[in-house]
Amino acid sequence: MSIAVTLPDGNQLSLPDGATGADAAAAIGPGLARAALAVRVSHPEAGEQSQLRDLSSPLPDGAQIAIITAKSGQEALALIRHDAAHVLATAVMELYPGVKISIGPAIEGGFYYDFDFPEGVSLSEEAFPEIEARMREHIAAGEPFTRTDVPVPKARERFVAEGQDYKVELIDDLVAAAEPDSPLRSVSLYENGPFTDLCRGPHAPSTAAIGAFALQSVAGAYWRGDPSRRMLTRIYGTAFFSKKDLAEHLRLLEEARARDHRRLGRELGLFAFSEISPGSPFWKPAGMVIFNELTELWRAENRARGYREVRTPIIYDVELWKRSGHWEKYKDNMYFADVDGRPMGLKPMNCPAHIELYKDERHSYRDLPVRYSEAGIVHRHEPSGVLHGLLRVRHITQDDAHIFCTEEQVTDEVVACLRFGFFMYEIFGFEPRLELSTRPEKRIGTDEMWDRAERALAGALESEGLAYELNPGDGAFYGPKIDLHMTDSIGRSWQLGTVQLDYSMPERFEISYTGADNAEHRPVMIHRALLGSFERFVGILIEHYAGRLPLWLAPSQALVLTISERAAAYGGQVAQSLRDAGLRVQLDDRSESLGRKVRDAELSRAPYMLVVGEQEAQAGTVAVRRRDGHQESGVHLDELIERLLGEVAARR
RNA sequence: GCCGGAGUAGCUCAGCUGGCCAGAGCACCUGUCUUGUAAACAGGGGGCCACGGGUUCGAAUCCCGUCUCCGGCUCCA
Repeated sequence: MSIAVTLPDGNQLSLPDGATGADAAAAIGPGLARAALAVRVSHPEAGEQSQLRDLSSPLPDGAQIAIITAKSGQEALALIRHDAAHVLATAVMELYPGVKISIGPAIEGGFYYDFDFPEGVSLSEEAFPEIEARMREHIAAGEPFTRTDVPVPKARERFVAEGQDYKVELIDDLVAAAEPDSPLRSVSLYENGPFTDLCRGPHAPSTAAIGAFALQSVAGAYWRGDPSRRMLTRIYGTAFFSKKDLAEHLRLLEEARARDHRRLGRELGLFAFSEISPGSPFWKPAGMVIFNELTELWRAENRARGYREVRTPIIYDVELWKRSGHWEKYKDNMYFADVDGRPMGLKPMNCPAHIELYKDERHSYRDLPVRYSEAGIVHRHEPSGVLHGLLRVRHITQDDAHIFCTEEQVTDEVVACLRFGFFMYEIFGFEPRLELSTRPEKRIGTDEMWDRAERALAGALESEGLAYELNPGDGAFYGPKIDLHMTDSIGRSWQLGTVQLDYSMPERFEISYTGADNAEHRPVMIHRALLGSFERFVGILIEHYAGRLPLWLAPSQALVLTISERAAAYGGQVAQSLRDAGLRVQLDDRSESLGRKVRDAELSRAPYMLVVGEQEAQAGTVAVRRRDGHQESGVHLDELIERLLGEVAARR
């Protein structure tokens, strides 16, 4: 008996019945046999999805296979990172008797393992060298990973006996999750050296595959992500096939940290934070330039699309929040004040304010859609642990807008919002990720309303041919939403824009418009912010550009650097001419060397340095140095101004 | 909010097994230098050692509490 498998190059390989991935690799060549880590098996004819398996697993007849080696990219890295998680657990169990283990997957960029340490034991990063040393011993020993499939009761018994409660719970949940017609009979255990773990696999043949690793940080994490459950200790690490790759990875992380907007914000004098008002940025003059340029862009583009700008109060009688439903759901995250004995609350949202405006006039169907925009200042008492520079603040300036429209206008309006959003993001070269979030458990409104709203949003996305992720249960309490997400310098995802459909607020506030039939009808409300908040958007911008903002956004667009005191007067004239042309220019006529001035200018990330000495004064020119180091001498002032203005206008 | 870590000059950090007037570099000020594309030289000023309490003859250093920040987790209208 023999089986045949197909290799990635299309060739058939004939193997004895029961042959494994390791046998296949050996049949292809001894080099591959040594390098093989796992095997990818797919069997489309048998209706089987492509699956990564242990090398020791027997291959099915007729399958397509690919041997995974260190050169297989992310897939191979994820494999050894998962291996490394097991080795981490091995070391921790040896060093901390009585520790309970939970789960330890590979994640983007590395791996983690969650532990429950015995009472009174807490782990800090100081323990890493000892744990790493123990891990290295297990890796050097090249301990094989061996898989055993064990009947459920036997596996459960084993973990009960060992006091590994989390593993017992995992087994029980696996049993409960199995389809009734195919109950779970066995689970797989993987053994490496002294350690055995409940694990689906696969793993590399031995711990020796882990070429280089590092433990990175320790953090708390709720068991199963549930804040009502116990908090476990999570150890993060990463692993690579070579020390060189690990070093390169750590270097890139270090570089990313240099782009952190909190650091750049301080270094470039853009904004500050103070203990006196946690979570609320203090914008400095340079940062305010960016904020204002964005505001101008926002205002002009809104106007061009039929939005009318409004401005509403920040403090309201709490009755408003009770009526809107915010009180019920968010009162713990709102700020309140007693005003002459009258309870008032700072707005956490602008929508009820815009509803007040809408209600101040009567509306005909001919007026719709009514589009109000506001750079609305809202306050949300975000939990202390989530504050993060400009990316998560308590004082938020939203680029908010509310559209009141008829049912028939909904799709067109949502599509217009999405196109508007993409238009704005394109200016910065952003490629946002889209998410559609549907009805949450805690919500207001009827199921029919939710059905309609969700269909409308999905329809708009599909009509635009946009790819999106579905986020069930993540919608706002009054309606489903489409969110636009961006990633920061170290890969954390942040929501920027949002388009939310709302049939509930109009109902609660009983707003209406007069239809063609002369009867009163309920409008639909669209809540939307495209940048999200100016604060968060600026934070993402700073990291995206690593502080080197395009000319139109740069707080100082050009610095005039004088070579000596003899050029000071001419330098002043140059600076003034550029300012007269509407550019933001500063003069550096300090008694310092040119080298020093160039260095300081480079560190300030100013796009242009204009060097002037006696030669330039004579000729009426400047020597232009761009922040990328490119130099050009003898540029006439008029030409320079024209060029810079062109660049500003193009928002490059 | 939860777990862990940290708060010393404007910034980055040293000092912290308790005891010499609390230090360095950068920044800042003054003077000299008059500079041709990433750091001239010299001198000087600057600190409720986060805040409150405790232990001690004595606390930046040890203990407790509070606040803030950092890394995660949960949350994010």
